[in-house]
Amino acid sequence: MQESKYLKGLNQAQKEAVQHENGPLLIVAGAGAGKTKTITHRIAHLIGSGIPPSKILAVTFTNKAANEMRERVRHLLPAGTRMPEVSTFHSTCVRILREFGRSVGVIERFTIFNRDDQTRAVKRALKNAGMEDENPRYFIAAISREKGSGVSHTTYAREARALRAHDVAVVWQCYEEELVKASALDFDDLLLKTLELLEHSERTRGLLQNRWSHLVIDEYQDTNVVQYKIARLLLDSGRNICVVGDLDQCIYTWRQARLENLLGFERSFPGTKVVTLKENYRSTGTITAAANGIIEKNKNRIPKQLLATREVGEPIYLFEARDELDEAWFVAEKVQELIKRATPPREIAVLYRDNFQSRVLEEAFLSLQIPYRVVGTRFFERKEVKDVLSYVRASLNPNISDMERIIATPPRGIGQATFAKMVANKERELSPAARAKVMAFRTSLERMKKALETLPLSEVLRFILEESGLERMYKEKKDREEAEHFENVQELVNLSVRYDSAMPPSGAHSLLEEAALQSDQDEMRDDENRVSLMTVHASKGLEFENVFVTGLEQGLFPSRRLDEHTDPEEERRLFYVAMTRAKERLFLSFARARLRYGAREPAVPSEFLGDIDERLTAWAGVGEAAESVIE
DNA sequence: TGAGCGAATTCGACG
DNA sequence: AATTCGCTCA
Ligand SMILES: Nc1ncnc2c1ncn2[C@@H]1O[C@H](COP(=O)(O)OP(=O)(O)OP(=O)(O)O)[C@@H](O)[C@H]1O
Repeated sequence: MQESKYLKGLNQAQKEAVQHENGPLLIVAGAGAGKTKTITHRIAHLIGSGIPPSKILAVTFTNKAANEMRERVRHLLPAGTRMPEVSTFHSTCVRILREFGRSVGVIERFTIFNRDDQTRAVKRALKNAGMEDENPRYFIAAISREKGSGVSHTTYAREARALRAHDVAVVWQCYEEELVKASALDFDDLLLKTLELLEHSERTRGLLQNRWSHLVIDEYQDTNVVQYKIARLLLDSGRNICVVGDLDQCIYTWRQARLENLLGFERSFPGTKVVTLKENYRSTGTITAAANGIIEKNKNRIPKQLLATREVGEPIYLFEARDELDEAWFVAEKVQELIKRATPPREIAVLYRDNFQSRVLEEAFLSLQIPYRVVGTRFFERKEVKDVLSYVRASLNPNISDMERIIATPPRGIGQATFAKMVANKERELSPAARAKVMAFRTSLERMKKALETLPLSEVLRFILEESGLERMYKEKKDREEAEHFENVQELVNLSVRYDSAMPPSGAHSLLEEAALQSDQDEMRDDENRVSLMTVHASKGLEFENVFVTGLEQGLFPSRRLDEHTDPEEERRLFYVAMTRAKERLFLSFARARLRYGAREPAVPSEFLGDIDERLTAWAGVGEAAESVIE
């Protein structure tokens, strides 16, 4: 066989993986060893050797990682080649369910409940179960945990023994009824129902096995039991499954990720070819050595060392800040310095453990006018964005959940009592004044629906903003916050332009789907050259020349919250992931005090810092006296 | 009905 | 500290 162009730049083991022909393939490797590179080349190679792109399905867990993989594949293939399906497990499942869900009772136009819808539904469930005083979050967590472990509510109810478990079973049952009422699925259902479908319908299973001949799963260490079973059932007799993973990067056990999937792969798929990649090509020798030092402290792991291939590089820079403000300013100033030295902003990432930490960082970046973007799932969770989307959903398909949201936004003189009668179709009982208001609201929705069915999406959104009175509401109030809200709404309109060419109202459905799947709004836009701010979780699978890891304090990173459902060694793996995102420079910072719930609390440096060999580090400063030490 | 106020909650990561 | 919740009262 002639040497494929997709083998260029690969080492021997990587080539072996790319060229492996048929049967299960397992690629195990540490961070930065070229796993993603290898599978993207493998996908391109398969296509190059005649496998139709549509026969290949590549999935991973996060939006970010899926986008990264898709872009890398696109980059490798000749321009104009059809792309294989590269997406998240969840969005693949949505597609499957829309097409075949009927046989497990899922209608084609089902909606997806986001966190907010879910909370509302569980609150209603608690009410129906006569347990209004309970905290919905506990039940959401419990239900989600069970669903992620492949347990359905019937099985759970059957096996619930403990008193608390019995409560959960009752609430869960009511919650399921709420889902059915709304023709909705929650995120966990997307996977669970797909599994049920594949188990239950032989015909669909056959069709789907036939649809894809090659299955590729990245970040396999983070798959849960449901995903594992789905993968098994999607496999046809050719058994062309290729998975890639690193036990040390398993950071989703709190989402029921099972290391056993990776550990037991060879047992599950007899005849597996195993390829191990040992060299780290991403990071400098210093970063690689420090990462090794961190991860080897974990007891429950299979020993493995990253072999550095690159030069030693610069030391790891440490910074001790007075408080979180000081830390943010240090980071922002260093970033500014890097940019002055011709580093493209897109090659800089600032990572943190918890989302709330982004706030101070943003403020510092704003003051220094550094272009940045907060990468995350939060855009579609913003109240003002959800309001507009609720108008869209409610006019397409009137439902309680969305009506509840929009009925008083902006206020229109319809309160609880009127609303209750309105949804119960008891408008006759209303006073004439109230009835007129309800009528006006209904007419408004009708007009929006008309618009949705005829106009390009961005025009529809503009119309909705006007018709609903939202625009006037934002413009009347002029404080900084309202202005920001309005900006976000404008941003949503901008995003929607990309669906303008779709035949109405399918553009609206697409936008709602993107929102429901928590797609990253930045991926929906052209790439921009900005500094990325994101959580460590979101950064998995990505790489940057310069990485800042902030908030390295006991209780924050590692997080103080430990529960019986999470692996205690996971925080360390998370830090390992964070460090290994860096190619050239790694900056680690911590504050001596931090605001917690508005109160200033003293902070102790993270135990992780003490686990890094001092010879690999250099102090970039203490307190406000950051020095310029970058080589 | 909904403005206005005090109380409660937020700060666990993702889809 | 800032935002959201939820209750009271005009
Ligand atoms: N054989 C190689 N020669 C040179 N560079 C390589 C080689 N293999 C991979 N790389 C480079 O190493 C970097 C890391 O690769 P990749 O992102 O595929 O690693 P990974 O194993 O998926 O990492 P992680 O699991 O940490 O996300 C990339 O910049 C890639 O181009």
